[in-house]
Amino acid sequence: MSKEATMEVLIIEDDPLHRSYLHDAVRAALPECDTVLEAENGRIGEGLARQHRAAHIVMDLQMSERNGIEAARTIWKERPDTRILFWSNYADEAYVRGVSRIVPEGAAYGYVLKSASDDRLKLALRGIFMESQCVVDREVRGMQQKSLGNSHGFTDVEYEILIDIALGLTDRMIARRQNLSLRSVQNRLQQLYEKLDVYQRLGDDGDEGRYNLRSRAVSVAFLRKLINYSALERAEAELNEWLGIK
Amino acid sequence: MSKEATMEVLIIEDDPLHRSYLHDAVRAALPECDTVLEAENGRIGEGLARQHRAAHIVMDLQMSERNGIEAARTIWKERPDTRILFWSNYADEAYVRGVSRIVPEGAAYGYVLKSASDDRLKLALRGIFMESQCVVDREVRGMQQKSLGNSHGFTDVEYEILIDIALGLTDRMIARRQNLSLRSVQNRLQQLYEKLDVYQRLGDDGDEGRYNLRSRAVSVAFLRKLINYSALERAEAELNEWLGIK
DNA sequence: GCGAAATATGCGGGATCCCGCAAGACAATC
DNA sequence: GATTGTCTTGCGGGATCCCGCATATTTCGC
Repeated sequence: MSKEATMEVLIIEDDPLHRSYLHDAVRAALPECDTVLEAENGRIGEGLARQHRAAHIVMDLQMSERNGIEAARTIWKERPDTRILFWSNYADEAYVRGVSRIVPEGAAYGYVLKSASDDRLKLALRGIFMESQCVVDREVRGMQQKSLGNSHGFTDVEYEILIDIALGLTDRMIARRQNLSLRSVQNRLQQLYEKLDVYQRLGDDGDEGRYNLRSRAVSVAFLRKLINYSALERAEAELNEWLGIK
Repeated sequence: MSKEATMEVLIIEDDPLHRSYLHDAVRAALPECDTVLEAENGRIGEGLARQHRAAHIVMDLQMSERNGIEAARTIWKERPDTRILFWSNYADEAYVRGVSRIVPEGAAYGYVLKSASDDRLKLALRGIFMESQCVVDREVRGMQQKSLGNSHGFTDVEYEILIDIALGLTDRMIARRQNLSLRSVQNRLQQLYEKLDVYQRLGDDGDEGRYNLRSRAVSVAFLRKLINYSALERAEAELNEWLGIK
């Protein structure tokens, strides 16, 4: 084994076409890479990462068997210095937030959209794997700021309660889960409704367009991509875990 | 123009890789096809279909600008004999049901998963475009039967009320929309809760796992892929239209 | 330390939701 | 026609949700 330039890259990606495209891109961008592993979903990817002690991973977020965020979380839990490039179709706030929540202190990672050019992808590959940089696409970055800066975005508490009502919990249950009084939960809910611009227009004549605030909030959160299927899936798993512990 | 074998195929697909793969597949499967048009989202696809009077279309369902079901609906509304092959990643009940709802009487169409083999895709292309057959993948077919046969599936009324609570409407509003009494709406809701296996387990000790049935129903419907983002998006559009008319 | 602002909690009432009970409407079957 | 089954509607009550008002607690800047 020559001391210079030996490197292994693991690709975790649902779609065969995208997988082979990624494979080519990795080969082209990283001549020092001598082996490329491929996994077709998160579960298999986790296994391969563990088995090969993979240090360089590029993965999709939206996968059927086990989505990218779950896989990344367990991988990072075992080896926090793993470098991961997320290569996704979308910059939904749910994804961006999900990633931000799990990236370990000081880890090198990236978030590049599939719609990005070849060059952007290759630059990101080199930046993260060779230079330990963090490379985040502009579109994603914009979402991140809107998400964290609470100008128009949502604080973590608001987000958590949003998840809880999306899961269908009662106020009382949420209170217990978040260690709050019932009234506080309701307070936060109102806060949330306001930010989501959800309100019952009890029209002057008494029966204008009228929503169930709780359900409506979940609805617009979905439409605004604040939450999506995979976020819900993860939240459901966490809830069940908590219910088990309790 | 020779009287034999002149044919135009329109491809509507988000992803460049998939688009070019489709292009190749069409060329290979249909030598009688002399022109292939490409559109990168539903909106553009609709325009091209209208402009070229496209009779043969293959399209993705999940697209950003305007999803496949919406596009297909307007296309079929203008020319119901258009032959459309849906080529999708998923067989979510929401998609399958959405397609079944819009396919015109006696139209030739197909539903093939992206995970299918080259041969399956090519067979479907020839079957639909040349032989006017309906070609539906086995996995999708299974979903369709489960959906229509009410063994474990949902009737249309149940599905409609599910959509309505997913949109966040109140009982009263739903009643008005469906032309029902308030009590009937609540009846159907209970029917829905039962089928979704959603119930408040007011545990023996009084405070066991407890859900808000309405929100929880939406939640599990999402997790079971009875509804998904694009279904919600469509429903929201229809709701706004109705609100405008009213 | 000390106000100010944000957040958490309690109380209470009106609206909505969940649902058992029962009576009428309609269709299908015998 | 009688019966059975499904669907609809009304009534009523208990639980939950939505939210205004008031008080405590925490957080932050100075």
